[in-house]
Amino acid sequence: MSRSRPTIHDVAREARASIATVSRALNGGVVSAAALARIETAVARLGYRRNDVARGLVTGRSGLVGVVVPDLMGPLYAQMARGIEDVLDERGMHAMLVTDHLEPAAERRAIELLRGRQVDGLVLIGSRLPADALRAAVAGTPVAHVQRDGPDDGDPQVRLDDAAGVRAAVRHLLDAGHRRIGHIAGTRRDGLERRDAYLAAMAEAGLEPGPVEAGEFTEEGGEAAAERLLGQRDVTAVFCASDRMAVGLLHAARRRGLAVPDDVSVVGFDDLTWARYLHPPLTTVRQPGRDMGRAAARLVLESPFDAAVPILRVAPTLVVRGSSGPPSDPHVTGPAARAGAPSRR
Amino acid sequence: MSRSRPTIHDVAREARASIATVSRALNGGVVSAAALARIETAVARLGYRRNDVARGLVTGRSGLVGVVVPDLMGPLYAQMARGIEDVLDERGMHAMLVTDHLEPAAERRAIELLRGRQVDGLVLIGSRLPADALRAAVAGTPVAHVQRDGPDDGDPQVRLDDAAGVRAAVRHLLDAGHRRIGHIAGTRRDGLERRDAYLAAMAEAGLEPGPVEAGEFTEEGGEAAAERLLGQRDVTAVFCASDRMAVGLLHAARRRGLAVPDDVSVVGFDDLTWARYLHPPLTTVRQPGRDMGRAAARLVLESPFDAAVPILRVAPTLVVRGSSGPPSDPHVTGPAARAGAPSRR
DNA sequence: TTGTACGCGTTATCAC
DNA sequence: GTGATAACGCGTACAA
Repeated sequence: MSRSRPTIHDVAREARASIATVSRALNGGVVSAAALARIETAVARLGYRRNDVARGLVTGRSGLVGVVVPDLMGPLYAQMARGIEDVLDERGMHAMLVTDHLEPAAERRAIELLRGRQVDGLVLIGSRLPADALRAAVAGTPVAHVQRDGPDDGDPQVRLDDAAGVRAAVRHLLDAGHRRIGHIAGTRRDGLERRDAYLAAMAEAGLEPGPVEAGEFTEEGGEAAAERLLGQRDVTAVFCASDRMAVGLLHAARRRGLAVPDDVSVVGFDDLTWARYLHPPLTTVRQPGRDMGRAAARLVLESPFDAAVPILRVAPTLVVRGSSGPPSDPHVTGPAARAGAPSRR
Repeated sequence: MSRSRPTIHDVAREARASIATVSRALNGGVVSAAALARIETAVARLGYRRNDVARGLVTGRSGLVGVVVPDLMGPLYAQMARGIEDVLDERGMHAMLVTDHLEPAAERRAIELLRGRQVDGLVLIGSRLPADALRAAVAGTPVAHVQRDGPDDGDPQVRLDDAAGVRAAVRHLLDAGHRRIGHIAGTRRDGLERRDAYLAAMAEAGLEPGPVEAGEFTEEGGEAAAERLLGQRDVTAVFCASDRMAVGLLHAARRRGLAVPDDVSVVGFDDLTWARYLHPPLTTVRQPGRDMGRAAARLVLESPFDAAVPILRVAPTLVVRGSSGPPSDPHVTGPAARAGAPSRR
């Protein structure tokens, strides 16, 4: 009874047609109405389902784009994956996700696996592979990066406009009246870019940069950095390179009896899903993960056409919530004192 | 220059061997050392990579198990996916994830897609498909469920021991001295099971069940239910069917000026990654997502062998943190008053 | 130990 | 409009 899965041959026999006709019928080719009807009933009766593996073998395309993502646990990566799905869906394609848990070796294996499956393209999120290793691994398969952690080569890439986000965050703090603003920096590429942007923003405002402490992109990393930072005098606000670090900072502040935002304002980065549910709700820079995923998917699928859009910057938006406010003892008398900073547009 | 991908033929020619020999060499068959060496260098020179699609066509297996997951955003689902990966890795297999965003229609499409890719098995997380629709959709492919939302049929399944988790949570509250314990219930299957377990646990302690309010499994759902619940007098503790709902409750409590845990103790369910970073850190029932994923993966792969393990219960653990404590104005004088409740083991 | 030849399920190219 | 039939890239009898 448990015959193996019906093939196109079975359908052909059942419908008294040739496999060629069945194939045409299934793919919207020219078929007589009578034949089409017979084939459709045969398909229904047999429960036939096309074998996409065999199909892929002959067409040379799989309808799959491989996505290698650091891990599934982060809401941001999930959003990016969702964005990729969005545009793939429109084209009747699908994503195949593989995780690399931030290990370059695993990333290589992931790419190998995906290429073995004949994916039509590759979206690499936060890739750490050096340019040459990457080029060898993908060997011709179209690639698009999202927030690449390694150095750039010519591959198309979508990145957050980290600098713009940082500027918005720092300006928000300046506008509130803060003058002594610390920074908790991340050690990955985007963390460093954010740190540099922070330094630039402070310089632009004619201010000394506040203390900067670096750490892992985690709650613990943020907490450890915060311990070192909060010891410093005068700091009335801290800008963190990620929400997870900001959570660590919140903890450290609470332990020291510092009220947020009254004693110290906190601004994060990413706007992870739970940022709004913290206490106080976190002011942060929202990273539009889904949009970034969408953009990346479009880049892979269209990379042959326009060869010259290597890097696409998407704009973040500042989300002001309860963790930031005016300093309780401002060193200057208020926002009015902040002249000279050029107002955009 | 950009010749298409090298095939096994190319390797054979380059190594002056037949494709059969190359195939054997690649799959660990018996090959002379000399031939093996030539083949290996040829593979390296050409950058040959086996075409798993073609391979799957002839072997009849794909080395893939399809996983359909409600969404990627939830840390719990991510943990389950990770668990599945764990056991697949050991066997040199891989997971192919597809999301259904909680829509049964999308779930069906996801299963179709996966079956078209010749997956060797299917792990369905939180499936809502009716038994017959499911049976038709999978059509012979081995299936294992995780926390199935629809009714059971004979398919192997791993579920949390929801009742045990609820019992632990309620006992924790009883031990702390609470007598009037409310419940915020979820409307999905596991939500209802938890509600029933809550009612049973209260009855077992000889207590009237407290007020019960149901809502969506979200922060908003929890908040709305909490608004209704916190109006009731005497409630000194609330057990929530999920952490997300507990967050809503925390918000509602704060808005009403209720201190947690002093005015009201809160216990959640799931132990999502950020539960410990809430303020106060959330006491909750940890759902071992990764273990559940592992168990499910083993079930799919071994389902032909032991046909009679349809439902596997995994035990949750209570994680006590800051959101629960003794009532400020207990109706009884303390834990000592709680006699009669049987102590486990 | 090695090579030949067939088949896996499908699409595409022809004739008809 | 329809039906043979040759690929697609690989595994695996079977023969050598």
